[in-house]
Amino acid sequence: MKSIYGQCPYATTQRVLQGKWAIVILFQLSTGTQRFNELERNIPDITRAMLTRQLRQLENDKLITRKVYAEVPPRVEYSLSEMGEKFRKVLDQIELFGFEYIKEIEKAEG
Amino acid sequence: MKSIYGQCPYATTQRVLQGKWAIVILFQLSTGTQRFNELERNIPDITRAMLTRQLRQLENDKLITRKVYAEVPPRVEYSLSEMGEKFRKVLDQIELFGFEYIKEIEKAEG
DNA sequence: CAGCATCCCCAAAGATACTG
DNA sequence: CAGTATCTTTGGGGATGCTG
Repeated sequence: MKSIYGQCPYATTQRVLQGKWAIVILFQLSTGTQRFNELERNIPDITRAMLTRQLRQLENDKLITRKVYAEVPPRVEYSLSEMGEKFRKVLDQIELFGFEYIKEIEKAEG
Repeated sequence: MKSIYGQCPYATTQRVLQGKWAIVILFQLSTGTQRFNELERNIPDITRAMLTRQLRQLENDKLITRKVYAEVPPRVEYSLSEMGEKFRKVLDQIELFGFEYIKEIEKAEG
């Protein structure tokens, strides 16, 4: 069966970046492995339910890896998958662009 | 008044990339100025209404420029703004990532 | 040619409460 | 600690028809 993702790299990337927090989460994990609560603390304004859903989505899209440790209390670690690692260069450019954008917009808005 | 965009370059970029076609449209315009109908033809599956809305959104976010010529029949040209030009490097990395992603996913899916 | 106006619908996101 | 479950709300996006 043929892939559902199409052959356009732009449409494909747009699809996996859906969701209000995808890029932010990928950035967080690009700084290193994090546990659920760490992510929750590091991403202000995200709710627990949203964080869970977004993590599941990124996991399904093969961008992140979820590792569960059989301990009490439970420990679950999230990190970039091999595919997620390939996204680092995009993140780098997004960061540069984002800062430029913020600078210009704030200048324009006074 | 303070900017509504926050100071996180990742959240900011995520916001301006909202919408199903933002990245694709930015790519199209990165190849050169295009008229409305050209964009419509070059982006299969997008509806006229959606194209209009997405173009307005990108214009409001200062990523593209809309130029209207006082002619009959009407001519409207869209192109990357100065800010949109700064997005080219992101697009380049998105393209590389997208191709990698498609290649890997298709391999995995058989 | 290049739109806009409208209606409608559903998926995404928010809020809240509960749990192995 | 790391989630689920459920309900509600929002608004993005599809479809259609009209127009300067």
